Amino acid sequence: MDRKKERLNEILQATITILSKEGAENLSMRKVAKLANLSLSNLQYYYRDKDLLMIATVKYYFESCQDEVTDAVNLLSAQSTPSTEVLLEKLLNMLLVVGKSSDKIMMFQEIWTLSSRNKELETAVEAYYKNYCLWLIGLISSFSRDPEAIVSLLVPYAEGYAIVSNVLPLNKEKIIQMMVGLILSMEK
Amino acid sequence: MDRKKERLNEILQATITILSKEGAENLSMRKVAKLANLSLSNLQYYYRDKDLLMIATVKYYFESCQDEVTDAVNLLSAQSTPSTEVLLEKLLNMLLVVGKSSDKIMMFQEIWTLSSRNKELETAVEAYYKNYCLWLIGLISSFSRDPEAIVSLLVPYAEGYAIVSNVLPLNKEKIIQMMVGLILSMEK
DNA sequence: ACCTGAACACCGTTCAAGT
DNA sequence: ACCTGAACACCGTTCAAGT
Repeated sequence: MDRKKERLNEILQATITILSKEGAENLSMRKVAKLANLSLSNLQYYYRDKDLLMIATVKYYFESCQDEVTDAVNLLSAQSTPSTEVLLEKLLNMLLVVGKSSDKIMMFQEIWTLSSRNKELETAVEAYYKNYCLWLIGLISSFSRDPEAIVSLLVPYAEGYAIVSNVLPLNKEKIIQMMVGLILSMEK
Repeated sequence: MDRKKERLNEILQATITILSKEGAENLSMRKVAKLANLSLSNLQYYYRDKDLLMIATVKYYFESCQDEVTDAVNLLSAQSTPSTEVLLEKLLNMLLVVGKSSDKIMMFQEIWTLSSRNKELETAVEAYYKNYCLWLIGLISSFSRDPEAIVSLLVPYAEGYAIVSNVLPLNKEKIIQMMVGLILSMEK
């Protein structure tokens, strides 16, 4: 039974590797099988078809992302409680990732697209984001009266920023400045 | 030569139809050829490979989107110049589209993902968004001192909203209220 | 329960050939 | 310039069979 868990992990890791390097379009059951050292048919014994493999992979991937968010949030709150302004700046610097720079953004891109065609994936993606919002609300409630409004501003903004950051008239520094100003103005 | 233009349009329309209904993952050269009434090899005469077909399709699709944006903006500015607040509300209602509701969002989703793997598509996407930002700056400059800041806020927000709208703690109405308040506060 | 290999219909791309 | 059809390697899925 431990061996089986290992096998499954190997398969999901192999899938993530191919997905982030080559995209969903170039991912095949045969490639995954090869990278994970199984025969095609044996891979299909564990995951009956490609859809099921994708669903399992996305869930597995999200779990690791959850851990990362938790760590980052803990790191932020652990720091010797700076001013609200400094904390907001750090948070924004964390959230506003320039698109295409990281494997992570590539993975999310692939996952979004896949989820728009698959109901079960869509549910998994929504569950992840809802949890992510809750984390943020918890963090922000330490300094704000209306964390839900701030989260409703920050989360979509960060997602969109990853996509269109390189066409915006303002650079990242100025944008963070603006966003901090806006959020602080909400508290009055 | 007119006949050729027609042929190309048929091909690109067929590609858009399949792309928005079934996704890039289920789009094949053979399906496009069938829907556009050509043989596979003849389709490949017009578009040597799938990549070139996708690039041409995205450019063609963006042109029609440009026209739509232009029309919408004209419609907004034509209306008997209301207060800044009302105009902002209308603009936000236009920009904040709930994800998965429209073929358009599905198309953009597919295009984003494809463009992250293809340099030429990426360039086309950037050109489209840059132009889109310019339109918005033009519109917003009629009532704001700092249209570039507002565009840098609105454009990413609208893109991200299409993705995560259904997990946000605030509903659309409250979000629009919040965004209008924020933008108005920028003018002081 | 875990694993194999052959077979099927489909895919993108190449190529030699026709008009 | 426009179009055809065969061939190639690859794909997801099914299935009958082994341990």
